[in-house]
Amino acid sequence: MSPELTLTPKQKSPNGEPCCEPVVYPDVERAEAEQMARIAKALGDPIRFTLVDVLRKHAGKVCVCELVPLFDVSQSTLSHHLKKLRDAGIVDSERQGLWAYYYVNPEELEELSAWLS
Amino acid sequence: MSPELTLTPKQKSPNGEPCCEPVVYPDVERAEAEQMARIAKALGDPIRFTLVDVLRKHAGKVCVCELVPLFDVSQSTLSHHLKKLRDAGIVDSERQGLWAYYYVNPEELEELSAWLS
DNA sequence: CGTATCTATTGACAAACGTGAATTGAACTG
DNA sequence: CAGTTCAATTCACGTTTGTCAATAGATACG
Repeated sequence: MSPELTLTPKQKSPNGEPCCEPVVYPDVERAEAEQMARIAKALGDPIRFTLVDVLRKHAGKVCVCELVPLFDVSQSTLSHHLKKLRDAGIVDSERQGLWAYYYVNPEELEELSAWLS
Repeated sequence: MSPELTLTPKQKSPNGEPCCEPVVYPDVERAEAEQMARIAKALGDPIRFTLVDVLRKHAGKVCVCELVPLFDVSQSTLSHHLKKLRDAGIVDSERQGLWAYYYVNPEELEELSAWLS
């Protein structure tokens, strides 16, 4: 997604005097950083964060019809947020007749959780 | 920031038949969710995520002149990202003469880390 | 003093985002 | 079949975001 993440080595100051300790570079690889940033970005909205919190705390799968009345946004807006969470892989859904049930895919959050610890 | 997070209780289906288990509501409070979403949002960019990774892994404070050459973006763009991280409280900075040194404020990441575990 | 160096800020712009109204699609009900 | 209900999609909108070029501030060095 971003060629901006190429990690070029540090070049010395023009006058030869370094401003600080020698070299610093990131531990996370570029692809990994992009993946984790994608997860973080999906969590970076209060409604989406709360949605994930609800789904995580609730053991089973939760009907969308349960989720909509929890927020003061339209049904289409909530559907849009659920789609973003699905696209990020944080949640999955399953249709049963007329209703749709959502649940957390715990694996996607684990990598970020590990990085934060 | 968002009146959309008011948590209204579930209303039953019009026909009287509930589509699923009774009531679900988030464990995180509204203000807490907004704060954590703010942190996640600040981490939700590959460059900012990598910046935090670099600063976290490095014990001391890191000069901006060390950070700029790590990414293929302009100096002003990197400064902009550092400002966003500062605004979120994730990092702090300190000027020493001509140079600016950045370092992680570990407390701000702890709440999110705890939530993820 | 004037000049060079490092960082932050401003201005501009395209792209992405969050939102709601309206519509569509699918599936159950009578 | 016609009507109803739930969820997803489309369209339109104002706002925010990421980016760079250019400029401004601050500090060091002659």
